[in-house]
Amino acid sequence: MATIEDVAKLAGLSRTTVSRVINDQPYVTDEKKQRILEAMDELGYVPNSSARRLRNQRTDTIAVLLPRITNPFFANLIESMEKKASHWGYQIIVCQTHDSKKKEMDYLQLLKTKQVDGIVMTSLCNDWKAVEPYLDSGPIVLCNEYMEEMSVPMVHMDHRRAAYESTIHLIDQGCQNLSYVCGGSDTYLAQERKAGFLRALEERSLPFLEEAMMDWAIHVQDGREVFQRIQQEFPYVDGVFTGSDEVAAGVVYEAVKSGVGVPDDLAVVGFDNQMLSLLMVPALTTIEQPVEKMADRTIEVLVKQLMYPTSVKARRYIYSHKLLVRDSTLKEQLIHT
Amino acid sequence: MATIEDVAKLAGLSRTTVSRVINDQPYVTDEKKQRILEAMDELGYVPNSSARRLRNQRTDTIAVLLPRITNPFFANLIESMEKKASHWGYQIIVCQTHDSKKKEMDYLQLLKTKQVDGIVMTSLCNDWKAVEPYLDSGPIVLCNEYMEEMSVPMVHMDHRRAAYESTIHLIDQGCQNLSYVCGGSDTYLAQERKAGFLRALEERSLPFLEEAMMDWAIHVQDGREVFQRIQQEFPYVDGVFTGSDEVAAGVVYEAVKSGVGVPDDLAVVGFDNQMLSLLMVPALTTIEQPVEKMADRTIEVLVKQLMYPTSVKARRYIYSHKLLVRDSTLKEQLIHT
DNA sequence: TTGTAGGCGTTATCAC
DNA sequence: GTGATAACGCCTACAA
Repeated sequence: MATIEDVAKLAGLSRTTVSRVINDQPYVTDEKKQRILEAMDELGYVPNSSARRLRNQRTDTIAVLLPRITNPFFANLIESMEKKASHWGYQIIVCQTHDSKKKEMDYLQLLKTKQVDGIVMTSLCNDWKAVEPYLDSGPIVLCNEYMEEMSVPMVHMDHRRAAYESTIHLIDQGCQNLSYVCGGSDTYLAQERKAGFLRALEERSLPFLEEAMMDWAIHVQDGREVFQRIQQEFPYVDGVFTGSDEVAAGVVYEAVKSGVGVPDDLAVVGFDNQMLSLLMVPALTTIEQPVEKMADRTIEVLVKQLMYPTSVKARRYIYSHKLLVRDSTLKEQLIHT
Repeated sequence: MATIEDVAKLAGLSRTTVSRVINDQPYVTDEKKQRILEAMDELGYVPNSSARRLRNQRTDTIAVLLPRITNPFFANLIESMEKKASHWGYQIIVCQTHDSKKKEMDYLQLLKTKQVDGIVMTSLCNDWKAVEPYLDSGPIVLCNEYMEEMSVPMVHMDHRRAAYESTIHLIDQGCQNLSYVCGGSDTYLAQERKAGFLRALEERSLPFLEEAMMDWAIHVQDGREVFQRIQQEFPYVDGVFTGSDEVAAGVVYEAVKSGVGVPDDLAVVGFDNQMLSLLMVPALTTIEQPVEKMADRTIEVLVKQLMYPTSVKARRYIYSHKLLVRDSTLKEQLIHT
C-alpha cells in the first residue's frame, strides 16, 4: 500500500507538504497541491488509519454498550446515535454485553486501550464502583440506564413515574391482582420501575403479589411462559405489568390462544411502543420513549466532553414518556361508562 | 497513560521483555515475568491498540455492511456473526448503508484505510465493478446478497426458489391475481426473487399484474400503504407476495382493520420468519432463513481468508429455506377439502 | 511557502 | 534469557 512517503516522492515534494494537503492546511501553492493530488490519485493513496490514531491520540470513535442489538429499542437507539455521531465526524461501534458483567468490563477496556475516545452505556450490569475508574481513560455518558450517583452525565426517562402511571391505569381499569413482570431486577432502572409499580399499589391500597412477580422475562417466548405460569399458578391475576412490548406480546398471544379474554380477563401493559405493540390484536397499551431525542442528546453531551474535556458537568437530562392506551387494557364495561 | 516503557522502567527491565510477557512469548524467567506483571498491575498498564495495529498491520476487526440494523433480519445476522467472530478473536463493526451508494463506498474505504482487516457485505447497492477494486486491500465476503460473478465467496439462500415456492403456494390456495411487493428492485437478490415469482406465474399460466407491483415497500408503514393502494386501485388482487414480514404485517393489519378477510379475500406471504409473523392475527405464512448457519459460515470463510491469504477460493455456499405455511394464506374452503 | 527530524507505543530482528 | 534498535505511517515543531 502506498504511504505518504511514496506520494511525496512521486510528486517530488516532502512528506510535510503532502500531509498539509491531506489535512487541508494552508501554505501550499495551488500548483504543488495539484501535483500532490494527482500523485495521490495515481497511487490510490489513502492515509493509514492506525498511524493517524497513534499520532493524533484519538480515534474519532465512540463505543455504545447495550444488552443486545436484536432488542428493537436498542436498535433504534443505535440508529439515531449513529446519525448524530456521524454528523460530528464520529464513528460508532456497537458492543453487546448480553447482560454479562464480564463483557461489560471487557468493553470498558476499549477506553483504556484507546480503541475509542468515549463510551455510552445504555445498560449497567456491574456496580458503578467498578466502572468509575475507567473515567480516568475517557468520558462516559449514561443513556437510558441511570443511577443516583452523579459522577457522569445521564440522559434518561423517569422510569419510576412511567411504571407508576401504567400501574395506576391498570388499576383504574378495574384490575385488583397485578403481576409484576420484568427482565432482571438488578439494575437501577429496574428498581425504579418496580418502585413506581409498588407506589401505585400502595396508593390504591392493593397488595403486592410477590409470588406472582417474575423477573426473568425478556423475550416474546418468556412472555408466553409468563402467561402459562399465571394461568396455572396464579389464576386470580387480572392485570400484568411488563417491562417490554415483546414480553407483553407473548403474554397476550398465549392468552388469546388459551381463550382468556384480553383485557377483560387479563389486562396487559407493555413498554417501549415498538411497532409490534400496535400490530398485536388486541393492540398493546404501552409507554412511548423519546428515543431519538435521548440518543441525540447523549451524543451531543459526549462529543462536547470530547471537544472540551474540562466541561465535565455531570448533569442529568430527563425526558418524559407518554402512556399510550390501547385495547390490551381498555375493558369493555368501562368504555360504555 | 502508562506505556510499555514505564512498565519496563518500573520492573527494571527492557521494553522487549515486557513485550514478551504481554504476548505470552517464551524465554522469560518466571521471576521476571512476575515482576513485570506486578509493574503492569501497579501502573494499570494496558497495551495501546493503535500502536499495536500500526506495528502489526492488522486490526483484528471485521466490518459488516448492512442496510439498517433496525431490520430484525440483519440484527439477527449481526448477533450470530459477532458470536462467531469473537470466538476467533475478531471484533465486528456494524456499518449501516441505509441503501446509499455513497455510504457503501465510504464504508468500503475502511478496508483501504486499514481500519478493518476484512469486510462482509450483506447488501450491495453499487455495481460490482465499483466494489471489486477494494479486493486489493483485503478480503470481502458476500452474505445474503449475491450475484452471478464469482470473484468473492458468497453465502446465501436461493431466493429465486424461495419466491417461486411462496408464489406457487399462493396459487395453490386459489389466488388468481397476485400483487408483487418488494423493497427496491435494483439488487440481484431482488431480481432473483422477482424471477422466481414470475416463473411461478408462467408455470401456472397466470398473468403478471405489472400495475399492481410495488417496489418501494420496506417497513410496516409501507405495507399499510400497499394495502390502501390495492383496495383502491386494484381491488381484484387476491394474493400478495411481499419481501419482508414487516411489509406483510402492515398489509394484513390494514386489511383486517378494513374488514377485508385474510386469507379469504386477500392471502399474504411474508419473508424472514420474524417473531412478528407468528404473533400476527392471522399468523403470517413466511420463508424461514437459516440465519445462524449463514452467519457462521460467512465469518468462517472470511477468517480463513485472513489467516491464509492465498486460499481465495471464491466458492458459493447455498443454504436452503423453509416455507412456513400459516393462517395468512390457508383459505378455509381448502382446509375442508 | 517548504523541508527536516523526532516521536506517538509497539514488536521483530539481531546481537549479546 | 535479555536488551538495543529499527521500523510501522503519520503529524508537527522548528528551521530554512
